[in-house]
Amino acid sequence: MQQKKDASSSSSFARDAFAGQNTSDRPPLVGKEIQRLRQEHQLTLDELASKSGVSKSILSQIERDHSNPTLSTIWRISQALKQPLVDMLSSGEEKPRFEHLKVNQTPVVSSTDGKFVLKILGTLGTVSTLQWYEFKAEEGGILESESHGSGSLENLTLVSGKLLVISGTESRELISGETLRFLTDSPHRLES
Amino acid sequence: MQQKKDASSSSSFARDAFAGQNTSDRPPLVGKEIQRLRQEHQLTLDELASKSGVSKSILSQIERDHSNPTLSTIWRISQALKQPLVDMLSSGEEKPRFEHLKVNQTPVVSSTDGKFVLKILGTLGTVSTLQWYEFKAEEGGILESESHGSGSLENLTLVSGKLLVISGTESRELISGETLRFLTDSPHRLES
DNA sequence: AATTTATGTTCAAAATAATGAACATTAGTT
DNA sequence: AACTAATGTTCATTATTTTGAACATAAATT
Repeated sequence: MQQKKDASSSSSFARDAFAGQNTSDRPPLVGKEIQRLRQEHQLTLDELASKSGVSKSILSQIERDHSNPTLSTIWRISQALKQPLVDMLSSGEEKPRFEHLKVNQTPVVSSTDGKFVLKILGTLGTVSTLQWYEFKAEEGGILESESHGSGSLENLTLVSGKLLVISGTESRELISGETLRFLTDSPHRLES
Repeated sequence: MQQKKDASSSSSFARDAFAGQNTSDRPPLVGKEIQRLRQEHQLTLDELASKSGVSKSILSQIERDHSNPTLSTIWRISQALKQPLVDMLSSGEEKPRFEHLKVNQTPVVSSTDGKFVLKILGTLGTVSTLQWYEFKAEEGGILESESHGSGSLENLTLVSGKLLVISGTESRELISGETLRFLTDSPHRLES
């Protein structure tokens, strides 16, 4: 009684070090994951139905991927199961057990004055667009960055030394061992 | 420093230092984000419609949050815009510009034999369930971990020394500067 | 200004997701 | 085994999403 439509072909994403991005050509199948979570919570279809406000008949169909749920339906289910919505969508993809990035495959970026060295350690393609870096700075080194796009943010852990982080009109001084999360949707700079 | 990132879809979600999780009480509004992405790609509704296979009329409605899109519809749009599906759903939440985690707020976990020290540096609650750690190990230290739940994986960057990672029936030997991503949906161990 | 072109919105019809009730199946009890 | 209770699936109906075409509006050209 229902049809799954194929998506038109689109593609070509930058292949990065960890090219583990979702490359499947159809929408994620959430059924198994929802069923697993429901059973983990020891809920029956009736119970989940009353908790989530979604009828048990459609729950049954969604779990068997016989229906193509609406955003609000998925959201209500995720709420009832106390599960972040995005996690339910990004699960169920095949992953290799190991992905090993060798030393010589690690890209290195240097600042113009040479006082900053930044290594792109890897990217996390499974859940979202996410990269992590190691950088080292000499005393007095300044790293200026453009905006990384709307909604982007940086999570910076300082292993040793001191660092001043400026984003927008605000700034913070970090000492060794501290972690700072800050928006990078506008130009920002690091001063060592 | 050795840094480890762990993307997990396990069900527990202790409120942590960076408690920035989605706590809103209604499904995410994807309209603005989709419109922003479309315009960023310099596409008209017609163009996005033909790229994605979704009719332009419903695109218009979704962008203004006048419709409650189907999972497959959102997915086809995300494909056309080359945007990970989950990013489109988790955007649109207000974020503070800075979140500063001080040294003395950093939880530390030690292994039973004291040869491993693991610091929970922070968690990324914005996109998914994600935490990152620093750990240090003496020669001969062994860290045994239980499964972190289905779908969880660990991203480990070795800053110095050598490390043997065992997950399931496979294992990998890491040297300084290398990064390894591996599944942690079953018991695993690190040997220094 | 008038005309064309491009872009976004609304409309009626078709497709399908969601509902509540009936049905089927399994598990537990007498 | 028969009966009952619990759980999951299918059915008919309703509500809503999605579509393609018509309409409206803004931008560009003559």
